[in-house]
Amino acid sequence: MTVDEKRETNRRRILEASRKVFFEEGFEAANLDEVARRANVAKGTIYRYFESKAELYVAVLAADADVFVTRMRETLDQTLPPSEQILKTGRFYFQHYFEHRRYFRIFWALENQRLIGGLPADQVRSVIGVWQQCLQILADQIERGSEAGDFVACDPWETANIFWVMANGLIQTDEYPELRELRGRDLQRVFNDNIELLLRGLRKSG
Amino acid sequence: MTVDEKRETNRRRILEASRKVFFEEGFEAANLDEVARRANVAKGTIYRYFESKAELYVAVLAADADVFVTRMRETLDQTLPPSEQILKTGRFYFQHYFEHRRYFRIFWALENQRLIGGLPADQVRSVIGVWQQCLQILADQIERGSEAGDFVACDPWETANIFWVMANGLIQTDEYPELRELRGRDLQRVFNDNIELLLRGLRKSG
Amino acid sequence: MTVDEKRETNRRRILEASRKVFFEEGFEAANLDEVARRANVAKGTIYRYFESKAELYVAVLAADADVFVTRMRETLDQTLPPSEQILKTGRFYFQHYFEHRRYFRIFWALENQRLIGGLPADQVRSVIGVWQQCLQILADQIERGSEAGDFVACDPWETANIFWVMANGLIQTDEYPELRELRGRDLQRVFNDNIELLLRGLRKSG
Amino acid sequence: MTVDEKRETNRRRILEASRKVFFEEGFEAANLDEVARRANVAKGTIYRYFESKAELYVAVLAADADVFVTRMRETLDQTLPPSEQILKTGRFYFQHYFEHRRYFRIFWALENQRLIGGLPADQVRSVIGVWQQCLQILADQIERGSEAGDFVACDPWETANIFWVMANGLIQTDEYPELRELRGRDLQRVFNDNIELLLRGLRKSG
DNA sequence: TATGAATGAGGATTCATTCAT
DNA sequence: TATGAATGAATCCTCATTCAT
Repeated sequence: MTVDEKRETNRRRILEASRKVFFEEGFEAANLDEVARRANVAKGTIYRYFESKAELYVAVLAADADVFVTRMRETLDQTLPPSEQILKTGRFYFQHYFEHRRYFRIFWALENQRLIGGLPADQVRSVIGVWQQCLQILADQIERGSEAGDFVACDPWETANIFWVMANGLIQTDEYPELRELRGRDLQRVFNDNIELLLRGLRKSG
Repeated sequence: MTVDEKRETNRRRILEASRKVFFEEGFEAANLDEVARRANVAKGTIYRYFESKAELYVAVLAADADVFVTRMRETLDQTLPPSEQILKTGRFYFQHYFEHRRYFRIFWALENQRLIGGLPADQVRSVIGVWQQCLQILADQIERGSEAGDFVACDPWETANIFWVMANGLIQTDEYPELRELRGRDLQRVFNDNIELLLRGLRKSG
Repeated sequence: MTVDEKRETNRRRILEASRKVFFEEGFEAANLDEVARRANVAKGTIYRYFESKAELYVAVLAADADVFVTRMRETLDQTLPPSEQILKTGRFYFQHYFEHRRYFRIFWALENQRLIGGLPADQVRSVIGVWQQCLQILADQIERGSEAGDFVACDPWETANIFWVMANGLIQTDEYPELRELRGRDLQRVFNDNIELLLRGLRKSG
Repeated sequence: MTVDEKRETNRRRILEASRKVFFEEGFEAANLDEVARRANVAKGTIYRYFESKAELYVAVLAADADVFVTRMRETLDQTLPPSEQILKTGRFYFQHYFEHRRYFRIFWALENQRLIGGLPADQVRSVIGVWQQCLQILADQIERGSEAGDFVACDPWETANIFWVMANGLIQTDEYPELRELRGRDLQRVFNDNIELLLRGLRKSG
């Protein structure tokens, strides 16, 4: 293994381990000793790859972003009617959540103001950029639907936000047993019904 | 001022101060020294009112809950058609958020499993109970609409969850400047359009 | 109840309660909140009777001292042969320990140098005084035995110390389950055998 | 100095420092800041060697135990008559106390139930084990004396306890100036006279 | 005199970060 | 470059003592 490969391996192992730890404990409670242990590297080694705990956190958030956006874009099929396209994208999103549950927190993990405030702006921007691209994909479909006369006239970007917020909000509640119990319905079903409901609202009636 | 009044004042001051600190820092990062400083009491005094940081946190979450539910219930007017009723409740919710922005986190603050795990179950339940009551209010209206033939047949509780998740999801994104900027639309407008969109989806067309 | 009687009652209640707490927890770990609770007085009230935790501690130690010495002196019967007298006193000591187990710690509780260093000398002396009087009672009997020709010539005070240390040492080990188990013998029996052994050593043979 | 040597040095320094502090202050009052200061390490370093204050305490207690038992066993000389052997062991014990005065508290330091309750049973047992081995050495000699017809018939283990309690009781009183003054005799002399007295009690007369 | 609310110093423990090897 | 030992600042919580009522 070349030196560069070794570095890449280490970096990935640290990212992987810290993603799990950050996910399980939250930023503050996460412990770099634990990260080092799980990554099978020495604690000091972490600092040869990431400047600080905060930077590591953002790196975790950003790491799968490109992959995710690429995959989401791959769901696009301009031959599909917009509402079917939106359903398809929604299904991808939901399935991706189920398969990568613990890597998913990245989409609502920008909560620690203090943390972000102390980070280089470009790192923050790279995380925000993922949201933006996802929203744009949705907005484009909605706009296409409006132009095709399938959907009522609307602000596509605003409407994309609505879809996005709803999907993430539902998924988020699924993370907490108490809220899951409160919902008392199968997440997949609610997710689908929700998209249907929004689409029915969007479609021109008659 | 009587002793009881003094105690009440202190309790409120501590709750007030800790709400701000918890809000700004999150549970883990919140610092009880800071709470004491802002509440103008000694650190030890906090412990005369709350057993631990965690209990204080839940107290913050629960403090306005009853008031909130009561007010939300006061928006009910059985003479209004269901969809107008839902709009009215939605407006109340949004306005309440604007006026009590920082007391609002209670609705999405059940996140720390470790924290919750260490608390008396009845305290956790009292927080969950607020959600439940709010959802029930919504579900009742939706059911009324379905029975009246205004709305399509649906699972009222599930649909209430959708409204709820949407409202909270939108509000939540408003807390982060980066996400606010990403949205790029006035929150009130998106909120209203969102409810309209859902109602349009719910209503029987034709 | 007169004011003075009330004061006396309170004082006794506080002493009683703190004795238990000091006994169960040790000086450092003892908690005056607990003392106040058990004594059914307010915490502040303790300070109207005792200047500080340390003074309270010494007061506990000294409180039964006079009673104890008086009782021990009452075991004296100059018509008994010295060795029987010593046996009788030993039995009293042992029985008193069994009946007042938790008030007994006073005899080996002068351990906290720092505590004692910070106390008025006369209080310390009053505790020491109890030991002294007890030792003197023993020494007198031993001297009587020597003068009567029953015992070998010896330094009575030194020998009294030996009896004393033995009795207290045995009793002390009984306070700790681990040491009790290690001993593996009935305390009363060891206590008696011990005194017999010492007396046999003291007695002129032949 | 190798890393392992460094670690060993540090460990010893921490043990040394904490022994002094525990000895001077007692478990509760002992302060780990003070320990760190005296050991010339950072406070956090202590926790790299010992899990908690309580574990450190037990480590202090146990540290010299093996050495001590080994040395005590080295005093054994089966060619000596039992009573001389006991005298010799007694002298060793006394001398060892004088030379290692502050490492000696281990023999009567099992006092804090609360502390012990919170410790791994095997650690507690290792401390108890030292007592047991010491007692066994004594008991063996006493049994030998009984079998040789030098001593009266007795329960060797019980008698060993008597010797042991006496020696420790005497030494213990020497730690407190007030009790030393009360005794008013040279400890060494009392110690020797004490053993003689017990041996005289044990020996078959005539 | 009795109360008990308030105080705030004190101390054990954690853990991100540094740095000598 | 990788290590992991050492660091020490940070923070929750306790509790003896004070003092206004």
